[in-house]
Amino acid sequence: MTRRIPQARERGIPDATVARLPLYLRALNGLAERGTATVSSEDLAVAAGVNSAKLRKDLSHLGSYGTRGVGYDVQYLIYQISRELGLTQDWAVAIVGVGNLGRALANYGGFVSRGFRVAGLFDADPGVVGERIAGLVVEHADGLESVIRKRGVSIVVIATPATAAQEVCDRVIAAGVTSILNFAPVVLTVPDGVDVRKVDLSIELQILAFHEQRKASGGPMMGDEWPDGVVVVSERGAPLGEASQ
Amino acid sequence: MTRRIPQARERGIPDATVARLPLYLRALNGLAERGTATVSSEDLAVAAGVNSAKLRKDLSHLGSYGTRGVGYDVQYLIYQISRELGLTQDWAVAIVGVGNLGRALANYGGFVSRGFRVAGLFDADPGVVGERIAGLVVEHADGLESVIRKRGVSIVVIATPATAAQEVCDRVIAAGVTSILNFAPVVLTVPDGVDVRKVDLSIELQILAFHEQRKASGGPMMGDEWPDGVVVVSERGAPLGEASQ
DNA sequence: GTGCCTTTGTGAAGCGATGCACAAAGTCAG
DNA sequence: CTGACTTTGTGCATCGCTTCACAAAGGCAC
Repeated sequence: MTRRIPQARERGIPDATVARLPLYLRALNGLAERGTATVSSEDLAVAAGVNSAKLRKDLSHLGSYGTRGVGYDVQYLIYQISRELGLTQDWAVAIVGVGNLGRALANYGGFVSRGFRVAGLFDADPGVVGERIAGLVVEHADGLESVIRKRGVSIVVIATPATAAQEVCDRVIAAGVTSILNFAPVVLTVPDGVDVRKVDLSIELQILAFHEQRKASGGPMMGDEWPDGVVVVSERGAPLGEASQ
Repeated sequence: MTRRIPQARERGIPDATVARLPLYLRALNGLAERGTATVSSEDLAVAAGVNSAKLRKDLSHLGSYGTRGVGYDVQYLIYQISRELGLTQDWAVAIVGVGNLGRALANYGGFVSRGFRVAGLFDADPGVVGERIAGLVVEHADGLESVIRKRGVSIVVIATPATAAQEVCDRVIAAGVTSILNFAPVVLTVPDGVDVRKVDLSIELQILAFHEQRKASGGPMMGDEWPDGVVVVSERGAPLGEASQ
């Protein structure tokens, strides 16, 4: 008989909590740099911009790492959160699509220091293939599958035009990838078990515009009628920086 | 006595709904391009990657724009959502910080076609000031306030290193800006009435790493002990592309 | 005009996240 | 060792969003 050891950190951390852990980690790193040894939930919450009760509840999902009357040991908590997020190991990342955005991503220094390593750059344009960016040579997208397998890539960043995104997505999934960060302005269709996160500048701006309009005028123009001469410009999809070069 | 006319579109659209409207808009534009005249909530929901009941409830917050038994008129719905999001007017956007990311953003073609117009590029580095990017000359950050006022900038994109972000934020708010899109990896402190939206590559990757780890091994290594030789690398904050040049 | 068929708009239940408030647990001074 | 003080961890009420399920509304064929 196998006795089940009831772990403090029972499986199933809420998504909302997971999304905030990187925030806490960043705040903790800032504190560590300034030499702070321990921090209360209240202070850490302020630094991370959240409610202190929420922070404590979030951390309680990882385990009981605080000391009552004192707070949390900064270094220890950094380690525990890093471990929970999987940052104590190395993740090989491939970037597909080397337009303006792909280049910016490839040059992103924050990658390396966080357990993420750019293991490949890919593009379908022969004019770009062979170019050297951030120490890597851009490879042709044909080799995607074999390189993913060979170099153990587990996270793929899609920075292609919208038209190519789904195909790239399908191919990398077929090659075994189950984590995708998508910058192309399309809704990717993926099988169960594959995680897709989306970053979309256009959507963020539109959300801001909505609120800005509310603040400025108390809402959009009243009345539901069509004004004359309305022309709705269609959105041709290319992510950040691919469109206008 | 002023009779209150009960508008179908009563103030207060849920945030979750607002965040999805751009998605619907994109799907509708795709349909319009293919010449589709009307669409059912079911079909549109599939195209946008959401549940059809959710879509109907979202749209019902804008008004009663569907026809039972038929669906929604594509063009009409495009117009209504655009109006609600404030895309029927022109928004002047300033980009502060012209590193790799700032350049990619400036070159982003999707801006113009959606009612967003880049009205200024700013940087504190004299080596960058004067450079011509996407048809605009980079201006020195000293002129931020006056340019914001003069050109009626209402949305500011912060793409500076983390260390400069809060100062830029304070200054543009003082100049009257109330909508900010922040790419710097810091929690910005702003007064009430100011909207900040955050885009953070590093956080997205960390969330993916968390799920990837779960899928791969059933969780982080068991046990809570500190392994020997743990070195936690601190995160020096620079957004996308500023760090490594 | 009548009746069938499709699809919307929404009441209501369900679910997860938030934030308050406090008991439990630990520190520290004397 | 004792007692005052600090701060965590969490039960609980609440809130907002999601999803189901269906009555109401409109189109269309005959």
